[in-house]
Amino acid sequence: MHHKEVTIYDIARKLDLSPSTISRGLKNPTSISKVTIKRITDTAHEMGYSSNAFASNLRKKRSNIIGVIVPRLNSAFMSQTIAGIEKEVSNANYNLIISQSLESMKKEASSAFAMLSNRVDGLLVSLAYDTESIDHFNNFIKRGTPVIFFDRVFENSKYPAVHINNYKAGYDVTAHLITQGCKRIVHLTGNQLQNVYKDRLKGYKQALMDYNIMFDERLVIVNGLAAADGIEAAGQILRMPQLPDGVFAANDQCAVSCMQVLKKNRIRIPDDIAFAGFNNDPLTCIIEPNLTTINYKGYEMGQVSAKLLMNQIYAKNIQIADDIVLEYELIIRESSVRKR
Amino acid sequence: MHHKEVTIYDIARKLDLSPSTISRGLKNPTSISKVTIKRITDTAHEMGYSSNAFASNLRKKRSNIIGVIVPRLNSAFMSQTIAGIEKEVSNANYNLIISQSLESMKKEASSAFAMLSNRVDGLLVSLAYDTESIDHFNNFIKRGTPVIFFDRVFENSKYPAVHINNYKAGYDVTAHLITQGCKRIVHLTGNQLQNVYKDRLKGYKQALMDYNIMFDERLVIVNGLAAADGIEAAGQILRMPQLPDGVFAANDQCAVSCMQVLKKNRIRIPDDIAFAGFNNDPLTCIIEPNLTTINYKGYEMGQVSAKLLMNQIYAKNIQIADDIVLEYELIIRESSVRKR
DNA sequence: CTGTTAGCGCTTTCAG
DNA sequence: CTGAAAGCGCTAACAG
Repeated sequence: MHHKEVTIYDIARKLDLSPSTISRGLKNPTSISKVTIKRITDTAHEMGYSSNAFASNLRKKRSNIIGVIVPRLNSAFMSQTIAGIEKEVSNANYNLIISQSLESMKKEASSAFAMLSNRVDGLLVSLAYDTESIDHFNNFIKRGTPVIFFDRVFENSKYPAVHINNYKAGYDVTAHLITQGCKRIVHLTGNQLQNVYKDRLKGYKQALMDYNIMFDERLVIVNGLAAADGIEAAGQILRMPQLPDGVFAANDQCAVSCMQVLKKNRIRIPDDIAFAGFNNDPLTCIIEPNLTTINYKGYEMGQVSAKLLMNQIYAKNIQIADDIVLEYELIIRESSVRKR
Repeated sequence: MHHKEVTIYDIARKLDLSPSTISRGLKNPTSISKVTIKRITDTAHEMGYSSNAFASNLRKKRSNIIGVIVPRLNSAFMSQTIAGIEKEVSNANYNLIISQSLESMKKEASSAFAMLSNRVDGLLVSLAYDTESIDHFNNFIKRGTPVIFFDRVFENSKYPAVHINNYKAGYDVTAHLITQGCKRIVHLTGNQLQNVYKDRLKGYKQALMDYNIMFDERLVIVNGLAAADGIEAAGQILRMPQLPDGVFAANDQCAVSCMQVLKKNRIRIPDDIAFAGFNNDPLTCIIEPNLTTINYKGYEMGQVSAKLLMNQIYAKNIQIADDIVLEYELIIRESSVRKR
């Protein structure tokens, strides 16, 4: 039961016009008489015509498709970002091909390969957990297809990137905890291959230094930052010979699950241990006490990245664009505010 | 700087073979000598060849692309679903085009149009808030492209659907609240155009009836089910001449924000008012007391829908497939458990 | 196991 | 304002 395609030739025959006229009438309504246009669109509609994007793309050598590769689709932050991207992209009449690397560089590379075959007009990437080389994007550059990183970016790459100043944010959070009286601050963080976690740690260290607090390596806990890791970290904290008086977690999920365990163990927050997270996940306003965090504007990051990409596509040649550094916001809530 | 495409012709010339041999060597390594295959793939690689999906698709009349249209990308449930879909689809070597209707039927239709032009091999749809007709999918049927609804489905349509039994789930939740001693149960629900909310309400009503509780229209609050709506609903509840002793919200987000306001107003949960939500959002385990809810397996729903779709694609003709009804699970937590 | 050939449906010069 | 003709890159008969 192969459906017979209705093509512009069919319309042309019916209207006794040439295919080129039909093509113009459908896509480029200048330099065609109003009357003809009307006849064409009407007939197209009534014949059930649907333009074939492959044929058009093949001929035009562009796809109107933007590719997106992210580590995971099912995180609060990423779904915000994707929503922002989709909004911008669809406004500009582009389509979106999305795939997730599941935190594996290998799958990231194979997704990139698929995107290349689909001749995306541009690519938006947030890197996988274990990505240590970005050679799998070289082919895009070779063909002149812009690639932009966002959030999880690659350091010193020639690709433009959209991100926040994680160093400064890490600094701000730590300094805030210190001014609340914390002296022994645990830092829960993730894979140090990734700029986002590495920079936050740097900021943490610098703040300690500026406030004359000795950096203690044993207070840095590196894990996967998932809910389960937060629970595990709570155990580690409880077993410490001397309890810390503050925790700065590199994401909210982990902070929240850690807090829950500590609370069950009669640790008072913020009095015994003050807490701060990162991302402004909806969870932060549910947990009691509400969690101090960094408002990381995912939706906006998506929009900004998409806009930048489309500018590059429009410019037709890859700009050595500067990185875009987005604003963030330290949101101070009860989990870190101590009465003096 | 137009990059010159490397085509199979270029490879053919270099290797003194025919284009068809190259094509076969690259895609269909049967009936080609091992040696030739190796030469072909090596040369392709070294010349920086990337197969052109448009050309291939145009010729083959299939795209290896699955389209997905959902109301919003940025919800915990949807991001789970999408992740499940992506997983299955990419396992089967399909690509994913995604767009969001932003709860508007108009945008849903225009997305469908774009998907049609891109000749997706199949379409997965969760309907927008105000979708009251699904004629915009007719063209897919006409061309023999399978369309499957999930979660927010259209009643009595000829399209197969993947969903849970919302009626029964609504019934179970309500019955549970009743057995905990609730007699005046508020139901927070959404647009009654949508099967998911309509059916949950039906289940609620039936449970009341079965337990000889009079249905009271004033206890049904219809709103957008967002966090803000939960806050608003809490206000309405507090202003009721007689306080209810139970709340069944059709989603967790709304339940949680409603609970928060009530708690601030010194309502004890579950003793004054018992609570139940819907979806098993991560929030449910953070709010205190933890929220009783229906575990709605988004990831699994995505996987199942994708598999069903790919089966239909594979079968090459649209099956009058039966709907798939997924299991759900009533998760009873403290918010609804009263000590006797 | 390999080659020849035709054509998928569209756009875009170029020429009226 | 409209038409003729060529070709984007690939695959699938068909023929050896």
